[in-house]
This record gives sequence, C-alpha cells and structure tokens, in this order.
Amino acid sequence: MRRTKPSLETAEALSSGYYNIGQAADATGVTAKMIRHYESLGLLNRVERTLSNYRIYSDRDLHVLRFIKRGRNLGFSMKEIEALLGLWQNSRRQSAEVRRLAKQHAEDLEARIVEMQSMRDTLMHLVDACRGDHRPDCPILEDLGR
Amino acid sequence: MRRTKPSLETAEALSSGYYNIGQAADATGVTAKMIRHYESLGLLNRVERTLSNYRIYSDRDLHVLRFIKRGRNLGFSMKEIEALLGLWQNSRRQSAEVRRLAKQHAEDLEARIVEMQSMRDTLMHLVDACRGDHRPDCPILEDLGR
DNA sequence: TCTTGACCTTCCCATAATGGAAAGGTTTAG
DNA sequence: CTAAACCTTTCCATTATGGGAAGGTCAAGA
Repeated sequence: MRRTKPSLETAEALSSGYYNIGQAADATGVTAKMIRHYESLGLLNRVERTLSNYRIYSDRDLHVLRFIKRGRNLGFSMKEIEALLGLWQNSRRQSAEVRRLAKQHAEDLEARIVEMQSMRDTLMHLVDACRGDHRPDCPILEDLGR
Repeated sequence: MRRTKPSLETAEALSSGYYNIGQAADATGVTAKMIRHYESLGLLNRVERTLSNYRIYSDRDLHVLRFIKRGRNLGFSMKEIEALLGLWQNSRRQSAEVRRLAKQHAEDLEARIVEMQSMRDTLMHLVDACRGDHRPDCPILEDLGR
C-alpha cells in the first residue's frame, strides 16, 4: 500500500495537491525510475523537494509526464519529445513546425516498417521452403551461408 | 590503398591464403571493429595471429563473417545468430530447430511491424488533421497532451 | 637507412531508454 | 519503538555499433 498522509513538511505538500514520486508514477503510468530520468534530461522544469528531500509533483508536472508517455507510445525519441514539449509549452508556436516533426517521424516509421517487412518476407519464404524435420538439410542455413 | 605484400611471418600468412583484418573487412563488408567484436563474443573460433600479433583470417572465417552479416541483415539478434551458427556448423542438426528459430523471429518481426503500423497510422491521421500553418492551434499537440 | 603513411593493436568512452540493485534516510502504521 | 513501505543517490547492465587515443608494424620511396 502507498502511504496516504505524512506528517511534516512533506504532509503539507501532499495535502496541498502535490504528489510524491510514487503517486506520480501511479497516476501517469511512468515508473519512478523514468520520472527521475526525464528530470535528469531536463524535461521537467525544476522539480520541487520537501524538507526531507522527497520530490513533489504538481498536476502540471503530471500533465507533462503524460505528454511524454503518449509521445513514447507513438514512437517518438526523447529528443523529438523534447522538441514537441517545447512547442507544446510555447503559445506562440506555429503548427507547421509541429506538423513537420510529426510527418518526419511518420515517414521514419514507414521506412523502418518497409525494411522489416522485407526481412519478414524473406524469412517467411525460407521458413516455407524448410522441411523442418529431423534431417539437417535446411534452405534457411543455406541462405545465411550463401 | 591497402598494403599488398608484407615481409616477415605476416607475409607468409598473407601469401598463404590468409587475410589480415582490413582485408577481411573489405571482403565481407563487416568493419574491422565489428570483426573484433564478434571474436570477443566467441563467434569466431580461435583467431590466429602473426608473430607481430596481427589477426589473420582464413576463407572459412570470411564465410562465418558473411553468415553473421546476412543474419544481421535479416534482423536476427547476436544471440540468435550464435544459435544459428551453432546449427550451421553442426552436421547432425535437425532442420526443425533451425526452422523454429527462423519462424519465431519472423513472428517477432511481424509483431513489431504491426505495432509500428499502428503508430504510423495514428500519426498520419493527426498530421492530416493539422493545418500546419503559422497559427499555434494543433491537433497533434492536443492529442499528445490529452 | 630513415621517414612516412597506412596499417594494426588494446583500451576507454558514448550512444538510447530502461531497469536492477545496493546502501541508506524518512515516514507511518501498529 | 519497530517494521514496512516509502524515498534518496549511485553504480551497473542491456544491444550493437562506432569514435578516438596511444602506440606497435610494415611497405615503399628518397
């Protein structure tokens, strides 16, 4: 079970709408480990601490964490997410820039998909050509060793 | 240009059908760096050395390097390649085992392809929905921050 | 013969994103 | 007061690849 109500300065924070790292992790689906990591990458602006040095997060921080998580789910790299986050937080952004980043990433994905499909197809053909019995003869190994 | 004919014990080796690491790299398309790495992984059984400590490779070694390269091109991990290499060099292998490995890998590829297609499709929809002009309004960021 | 450039050697470091684990401080419930 | 469940930092590992330094070797030309 996660602790519900601490007592000292920490308690003050947690009862004022703040979250400790475990609560933030539960709320966003981002592990505590990765929350600290994202902070070290500079994606979370200045994380507050309690007197006992515990990190505390605001609703706004959780929002950022969810943004990062969603970006990762879409396959963006941390570098790309950093850029998107900057645009997200910049009210004078131009949507053209965001669109360009997203389109580029979609195209990168497409290129990788095509490459992997080619691998898969080649493999499937080899698998189909292989008897797969007790004998050593094997078109798959023959291809690899060609 | 690569040196053609050394003089001492190294020369003996190179004129006896052996290759130094640079020549092996040129012949197989595997970088010298990676050839050393594969050796450290134990994929090349005992690599010979000249008196001056230069590695020398036989045609059989080049064959192994090409096998590895082909396996990498098909997306196999080094662990998988190690297993396939073992089967390749085992005359009493059963092709069923090889086929099982290849099929599993093809299925792994397929799973990743499906996942990436889903990412790509979601992104494409968002890109299509984004005007991409000078204004800040952007469905892509809205989705990421939802 | 000496020099030079193109090789070769080993060793250390870096990448991207994530997790495991150790050693130790803090809080809270019992 | 103690034990459980948190939190902290720091170090290490993963996968496959490459960069670079410091230094030894070899071939060819002056």
